[in-house]
Amino acid sequence: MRADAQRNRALIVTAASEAVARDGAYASLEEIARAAGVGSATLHRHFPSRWALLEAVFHDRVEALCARAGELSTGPDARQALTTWLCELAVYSTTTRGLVTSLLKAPPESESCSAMLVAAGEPLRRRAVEEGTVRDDVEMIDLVTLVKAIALAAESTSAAEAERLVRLALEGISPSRQ
Amino acid sequence: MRADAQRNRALIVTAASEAVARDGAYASLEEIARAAGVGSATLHRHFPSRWALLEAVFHDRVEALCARAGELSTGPDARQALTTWLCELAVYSTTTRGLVTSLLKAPPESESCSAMLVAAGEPLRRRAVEEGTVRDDVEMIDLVTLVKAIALAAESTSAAEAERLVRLALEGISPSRQ
DNA sequence: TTACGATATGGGGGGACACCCCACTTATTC
DNA sequence: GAATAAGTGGGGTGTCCCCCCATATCGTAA
Repeated sequence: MRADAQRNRALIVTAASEAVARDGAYASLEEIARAAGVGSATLHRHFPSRWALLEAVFHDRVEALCARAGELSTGPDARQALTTWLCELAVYSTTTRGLVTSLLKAPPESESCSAMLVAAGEPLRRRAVEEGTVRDDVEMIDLVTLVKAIALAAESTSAAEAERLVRLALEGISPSRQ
Repeated sequence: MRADAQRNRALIVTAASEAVARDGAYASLEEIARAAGVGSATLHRHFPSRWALLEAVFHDRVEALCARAGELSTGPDARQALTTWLCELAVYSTTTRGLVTSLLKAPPESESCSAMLVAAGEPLRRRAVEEGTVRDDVEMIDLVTLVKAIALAAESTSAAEAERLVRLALEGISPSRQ
């Protein structure tokens, strides 16, 4: 890729990052192009769709979340580690404007960010299943979907509320065993 | 209200119902107005916002769901009744295009449809808590929010998937007691 | 039945948006 | 430094939401 194209791409992603943080996942693409100092055609050439742009915006942060799963996979309590990671995912998703929307509303063929999260969480799930504290018919993609769904529903309320709902969903609504 | 205004209102709601079923909650308002045979200004006078229109479109169906909660509240197994109703809510929300979006994305001040659902489900929850099969710190609004969230996440997949996730969230991820 | 005031209507315009075409500019390579 | 391939952005098109206001229609009281 030519040097100027690379530079413009970076400018666009930076501008998009700010715009999405301010206005959410449906921020105006033209405004992003203006802020980046490029024409709207350039933006559309680099990113054929809004989701392609959002994926570039959030790629690094999703990678950080995946790394966090790696850190948590060495503790003693596997169930605890899984719960912690899912809650952190929920809180982070709720407080980072546009992230959940871009994860959930992206067209199914390009779910690379979601796929990364599922792959990163899988070791946590497997350890917990082996430990016997998580049902073996629970798939990682179910858990990530649940968390994304809750984060989206709670995006307008608070992160604490999102965490509450995630814990509720993980524990179920039955009274705890005596 | 004048008779012609009433007639136009009904025409708009009917056209909107069809358009939303076909194109989702963000169907073009102008197209709805065209299909109804009225000017776009008339549509906007009757329904100042998209959400006001969607509320009118889904009002009857939400009422039907609430009535269903009433039916279920007389069976012997309260926990089962609650689970059944929430699953039906999830399936119906998933298969009725635009319903979940209109429930979740509507501005918080006009949550009348959501409020109806919470109020309708509350007796089911209370019976199950009294029966001892549901934790007493679980609020109905949490359950409805969970179901709405799952339905939104599963809107693009299948209703069966939505039901699976609802059951998973209600039961939790722990292995069942022996 | 008629006439009048209140109400409802919709065409047309403004502003914003996503997306695309194409003449022009720029970086790279030899 | 010239050739060439790649990149660029201004401007055009079609769509959208929303609003203004002259006109048409309704309901009612005489």
